[in-house]
Amino acid sequence: MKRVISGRKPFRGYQMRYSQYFLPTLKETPGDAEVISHQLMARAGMIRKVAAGIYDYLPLGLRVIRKVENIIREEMNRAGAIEILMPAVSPADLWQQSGRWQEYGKELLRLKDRKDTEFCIGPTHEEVVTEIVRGTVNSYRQLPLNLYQIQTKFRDEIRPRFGLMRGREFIMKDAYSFDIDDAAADISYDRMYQAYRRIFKRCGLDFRAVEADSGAIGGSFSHEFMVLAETGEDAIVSCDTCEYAANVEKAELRAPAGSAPAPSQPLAKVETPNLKSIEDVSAFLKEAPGKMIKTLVLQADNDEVVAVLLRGDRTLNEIKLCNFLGCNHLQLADEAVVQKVTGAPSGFSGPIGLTCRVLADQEVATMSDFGLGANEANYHLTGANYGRDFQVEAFVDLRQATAGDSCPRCDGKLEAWRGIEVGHVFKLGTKYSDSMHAVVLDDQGKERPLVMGCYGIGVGRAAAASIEQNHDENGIVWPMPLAPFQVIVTMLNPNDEAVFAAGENLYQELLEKGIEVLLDDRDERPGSKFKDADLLGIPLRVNVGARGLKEQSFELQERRSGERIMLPIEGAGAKIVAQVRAALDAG
RNA sequence: CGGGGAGUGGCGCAGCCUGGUAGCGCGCCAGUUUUGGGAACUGGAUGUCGCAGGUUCGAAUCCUGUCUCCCCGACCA
Repeated sequence: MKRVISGRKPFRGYQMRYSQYFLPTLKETPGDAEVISHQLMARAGMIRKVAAGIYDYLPLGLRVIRKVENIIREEMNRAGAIEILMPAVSPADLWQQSGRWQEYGKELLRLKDRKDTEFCIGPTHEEVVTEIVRGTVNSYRQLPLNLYQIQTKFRDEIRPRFGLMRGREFIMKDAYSFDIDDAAADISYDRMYQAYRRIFKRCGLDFRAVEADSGAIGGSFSHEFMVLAETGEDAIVSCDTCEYAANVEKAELRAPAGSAPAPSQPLAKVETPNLKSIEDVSAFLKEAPGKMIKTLVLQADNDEVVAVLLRGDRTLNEIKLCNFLGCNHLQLADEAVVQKVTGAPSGFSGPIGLTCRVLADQEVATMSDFGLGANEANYHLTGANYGRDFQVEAFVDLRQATAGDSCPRCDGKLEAWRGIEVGHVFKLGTKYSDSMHAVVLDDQGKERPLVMGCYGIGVGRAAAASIEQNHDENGIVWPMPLAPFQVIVTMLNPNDEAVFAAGENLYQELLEKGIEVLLDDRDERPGSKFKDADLLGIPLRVNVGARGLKEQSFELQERRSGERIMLPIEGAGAKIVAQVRAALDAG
């Protein structure tokens, strides 16, 4: 029966036999895959690239996506959210009402229908959901309401990369809450926050919920859910003693205690030929970068020019500066502007004699006798002191937090991590309900704008993040809750009748017991099958071979530990089921 | 969008400088021998060399244009 009859194999029911499944694995890593999750997803036959940032989900990939979706769905439902499905394409008209047709820029993929009416492919659905609610909810009695969907989004990213981690087309769960007032909205927000914690915990992810910058949208609050991984694109800090955690974009820093020691050195000019960076200058002066001040000249989007003083070894947090200045974007000033403001080429800027606003990071107030640029080509100054030698407009928290800084909430120290943003909860306020006139009557019969929140999870990104955290040199190591299959039954030699029969029996038994099992019935050498099984990352593998059968046993191998035990055929099914259940409950 | 690189069989690449038969490894198909960590041998199939134009007796190779993809910087789930 293993023979092919007229080019077609006999149909055998369930398509979970490897020989008949669609699972194209790759021995070699595709050249365009940078990060490990992308490489392994491609090699394991989970995804295939169709265009930049656009992927096919092959069966194995889809199974993982569905696992993530179902966990999300269960927890959203449990938290009282209600699933809907909005269209992928939405009319320009709605986006014009909110003002985002203009604001969104090139990331919004716009298109026209045959009548030349403008549409976009939804990158997010605040407008559409607000339109639903404003047309159907008129009374505070219908609140609170939380609607969510799991749907394909499109954002025409400038630079898609890292496979599913940052695609242009991607699957996202987005939820939107509607409440009568701020206090009620806070409750909705907190409910989502808790649901998110459960979701990522159940996915087996090591994550941190961090405070995030709420951006230009409004003064409300926001948390990001960050999966800890070296390859993460975000930098976050968390306190080693309290619960505080934040994106470095957001992380506040307390003003350091103490004031600057009294000046002890005179201001002196030193020739620093062609030395422009803090590194070069401090090496030349034999002075630590932390004893220097760097002066950054920046240009805001309103063309205002401002100079910022930072300790030499610190990094400017542009978002803090933007928030202080009330602008949206900043960039380093170009050479002409630097020349005009400082009277010298860039690389020699200092605060003395500047013709623009000068701000300083609060830390600068505790420093004395430092080095800085002389505003003259090829010269720096040493022994500079605030007050005596120059003034600034204000001391502000402007630098980026880093490992070792003091926690802004307690006496602990901050630790630094890299994170992958897999979820974001956001209190929106009334931005959309105001602009789109989504109102209800309160118990006084008075019209009130709905207070909204929005809550996103990147489904594919969560799957990719899981691989970033769970892999070894042989491939993926799925946590049980996300595994595309829970068990793989490997027939070492399917041409051996006893092996085939025993494998087949176990496969059927596990299927009947509700286990997601893949039967590797391919006529391949054992080595290839082991390599594939490791690559796919299926948590439990049962080796069915002649050697074991002699002892009336299978061999059970755990993917993560590699540990192998002999499993008597009698009762093997039940033992495997128990192990799968235990692993699911643990997550 | 700025800067850098690349498009040659399903995948990974060589060939290009110096124009003349399109090649290697993996994979695929057939057969034989194999069968507990990516088997060996034999035989076979598969390419508009990204696309368009130009130079030339002749272009994967030289020239022009164009598209796509990748990497480094500003956005986000």
